[in-house]
Amino acid sequence: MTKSTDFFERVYEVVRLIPYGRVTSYGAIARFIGAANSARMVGYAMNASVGMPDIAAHRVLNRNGLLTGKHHFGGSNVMKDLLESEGIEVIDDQVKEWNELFWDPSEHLDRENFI
DNA sequence: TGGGTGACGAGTC
DNA sequence: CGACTCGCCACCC
Repeated sequence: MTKSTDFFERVYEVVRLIPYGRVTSYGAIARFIGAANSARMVGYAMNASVGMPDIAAHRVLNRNGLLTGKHHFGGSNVMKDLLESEGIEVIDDQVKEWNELFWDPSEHLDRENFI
């Protein structure tokens, strides 16, 4: 940890800490781990996380609460099903209560543990 | 070693 | 309103 090669690890660590039934955005995670302009890298990291059971990638959406990465979930509605199974309402590939369910890492986690 | 890539985000037209 | 463009930067080939 605390190395550039652990960029993905930081992302995964934050994703692991996303509470059940809550969601966050790639940009929020990026800023939290000190890569404010690297939101794309978070998505890139999630792409590499496919196959990791403990990484709830479906809880990470884009800034609009859109299920942009659903195609990478193996199926077409797998991501939606996972979200709905957690009580998150998804309409037209978008989280309905996005503002209500949004979980900001910077408000619940200690940055010093990730940088 | 160098260049292409992309599950984003913010700004612009 | 929506559609488009650009910057960003760690990773892969």
